[in-house]
Amino acid sequence: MHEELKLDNQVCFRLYSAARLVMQAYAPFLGELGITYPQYLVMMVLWEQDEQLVNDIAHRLLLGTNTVTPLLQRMEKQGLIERRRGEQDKRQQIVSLTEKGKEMEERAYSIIPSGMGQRFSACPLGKDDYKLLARQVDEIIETLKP
Amino acid sequence: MHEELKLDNQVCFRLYSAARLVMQAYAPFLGELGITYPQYLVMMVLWEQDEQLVNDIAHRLLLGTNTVTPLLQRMEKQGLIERRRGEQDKRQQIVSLTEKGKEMEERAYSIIPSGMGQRFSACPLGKDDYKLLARQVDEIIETLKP
DNA sequence: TTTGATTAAATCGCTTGCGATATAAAATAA
DNA sequence: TTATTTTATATCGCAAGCGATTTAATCAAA
Repeated sequence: MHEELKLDNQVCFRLYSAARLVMQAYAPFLGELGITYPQYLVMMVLWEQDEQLVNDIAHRLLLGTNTVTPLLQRMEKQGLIERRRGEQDKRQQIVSLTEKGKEMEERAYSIIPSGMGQRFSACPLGKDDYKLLARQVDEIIETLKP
Repeated sequence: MHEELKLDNQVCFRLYSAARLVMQAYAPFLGELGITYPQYLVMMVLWEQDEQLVNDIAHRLLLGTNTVTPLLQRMEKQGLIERRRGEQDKRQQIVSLTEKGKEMEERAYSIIPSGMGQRFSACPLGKDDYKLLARQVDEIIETLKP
């Protein structure tokens, strides 16, 4: 049995599991808002800066347009965003928040941070731990970013 | 703009991105073996201990049987594993490696660790960093594990 | 022993994620 | 200008993930 092939020695399996579990922890709160975690990511991108191109959003989330386009289509159907073609460059889709989408920010703010705080209250990691963790994971992301 | 809703302050987004990027980094090497990353996880579970139930595998990977069953069905079609009903308890499916599945371990050992080592050579994290990272991510997993 | 609850897997429907390809507009070259 | 290449999105097909439900076997209780 090769040590390198043991599940317990895999950083990737940890990241994969943790990412799924945190998304699952978000689910009930996002459910109140009627959105999924990837949709929440898109909303955060647009709350930071409204009116962005599909490519901008995809780049920010390290996703491809082949993932983001259908995501945006579903969000448009739900009335959270609108898309319109660029005027100078008709290839571009300009994605913007609807009123419903803008209003969701306050609701998200009142639900998510406190809810997730509760959920993480049992976690022994402190603020500095999270900062360090963030820096280290950022190194991995930077190393592998396309 | 609420600080708590900024993408850059989200540990979860980091984990989510890092997990996807590491899986993408695995892809070309796993492609040589003809398997995907989740299939690789199942193989690692079975290389550690052959003859396990669907539930055991699902539990080890923190997945549900609704995810694992179709995964195993695809792997069975590829001839990597076999499934047979338990003799005492006919509800159980006993999952075991085929010869092809067993032989893949050596090939994986010769391809994956070196290949991923290359891929990570540009990452400034050292062994101790990975250990610490692993411990911290484990805390998150333990906190949220169902 | 018959009934009701529990358990192990499987199935269904839907959203993601992604490689590969297509489409159409814009930019560049000839 | 016409042809070629590049760019921005979109589409397609398939593998995951997962909540909800189903099926079938086992267990527990009456």
